[in-house]
Amino acid sequence: MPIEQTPLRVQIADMLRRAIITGKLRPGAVLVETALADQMNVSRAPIREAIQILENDGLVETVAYKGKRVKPLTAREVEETYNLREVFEVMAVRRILEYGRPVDALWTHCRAMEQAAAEGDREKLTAADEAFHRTLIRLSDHDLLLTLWNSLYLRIHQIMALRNTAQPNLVDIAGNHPPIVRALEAHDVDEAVHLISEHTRSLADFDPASIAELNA
Amino acid sequence: MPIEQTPLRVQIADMLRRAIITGKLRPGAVLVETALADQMNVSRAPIREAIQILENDGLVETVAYKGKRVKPLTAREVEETYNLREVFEVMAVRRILEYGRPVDALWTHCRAMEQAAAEGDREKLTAADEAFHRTLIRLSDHDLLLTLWNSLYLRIHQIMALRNTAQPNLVDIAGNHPPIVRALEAHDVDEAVHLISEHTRSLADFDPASIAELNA
DNA sequence: GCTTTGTCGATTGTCGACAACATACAATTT
DNA sequence: AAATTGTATGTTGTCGACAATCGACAAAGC
Repeated sequence: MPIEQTPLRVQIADMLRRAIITGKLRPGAVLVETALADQMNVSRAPIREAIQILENDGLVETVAYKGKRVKPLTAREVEETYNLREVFEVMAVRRILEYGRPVDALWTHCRAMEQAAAEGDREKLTAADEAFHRTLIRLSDHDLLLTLWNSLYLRIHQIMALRNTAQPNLVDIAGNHPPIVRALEAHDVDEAVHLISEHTRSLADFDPASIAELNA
Repeated sequence: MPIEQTPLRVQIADMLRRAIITGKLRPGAVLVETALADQMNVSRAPIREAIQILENDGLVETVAYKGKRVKPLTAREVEETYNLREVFEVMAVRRILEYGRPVDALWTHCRAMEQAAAEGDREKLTAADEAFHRTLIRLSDHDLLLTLWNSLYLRIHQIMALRNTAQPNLVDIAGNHPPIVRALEAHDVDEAVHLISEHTRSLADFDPASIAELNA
């Protein structure tokens, strides 16, 4: 069994990415290579490459010779992100039904959500929710779609961490998913598309003030 | 008026990208940093960063400590690429009609295609075709969609350069587009979606042999 | 003969130092 | 006082050198 052997840039990118999508590094926060290099006891090279990875994730932006910062989130970007997510998930649903893919795997995540809701564990429910939707995309058997969805979901993760709107009831969230699976099992395209559409849209509400950049 | 001042990595990335999407660097071709650095008279740093940019474009892949190469194209990837392109363009058409965006700009590219077809200039027609579709996406007023479409179209450009199937008649290609614009002007959603769907699908045929990796 | 071990060449990964650039602010000039 | 110029500082951009890793092949031991 080979031992884990990841380049520094990947480890650093993972660290920074987590900090961004959990809201610890807020939009607008500046990333200074030398400071990060000192802080992590590595040279600037892997830091630069890590930041470039995050740039490709769309989480960081660079201005030549001026600086790098966590990409500010505009209301428009948030809207477009959820918008595309809906299109992606609808596409997945259509493909799943078109190719008659089994959807049993989704029930596992539904049960996990119900359990998390019963325990009042929001974090666990969020994780199960993400797993449910990622599985939905996976079942559509479209690698490129999965890649783009993953990239998109990074930003969604970030948005969810930043918004301060009243979060919906845990039980409600958990309850939203089983009907989708049932519609899939019934091969009801219109109903499944309608439900997944409604579902993703219901998540798209947010408070513009909460995503305003705080740091210069 | 400020003069253009682009970092080396961007210039290098542009050069390599062009070489890849025009087929001069075929899938499977290995990219050696030191060799490229010598060849371009720069150090390895900007070469590395340029390659990382191409990696984000999905045109190059890296295996740690082993090498970097132009990403091999599988039949599946080609299919998924065209598949997503269709979804993107359908989405754009729906948005254009939903928000009642003017589509005059599309006629310009239609005329350019007709002229190119009359002149028998395939390159010019291809450029006009790309402009037509990019304009279509632009008109849908969705920045994120445009970004993803651009990224996707890089691969489409590459695929078109590599495939050796008999290319359709120039006049036919030019003739395919005006009906789409007319359907948009008539606000006929179903017809417009149907036409754009058909159109993108008709481009998706390819010869698997032509995209096989030639270099080790 | 087969396995194991060592060595070699090629490539990427990382490092520290220096150069280029942009901004802000002080100094100078008018 | 206003405009211009110079300068200082902080940041990214680029460089050359060294370290780590991989794959393959040769060498040694059983």
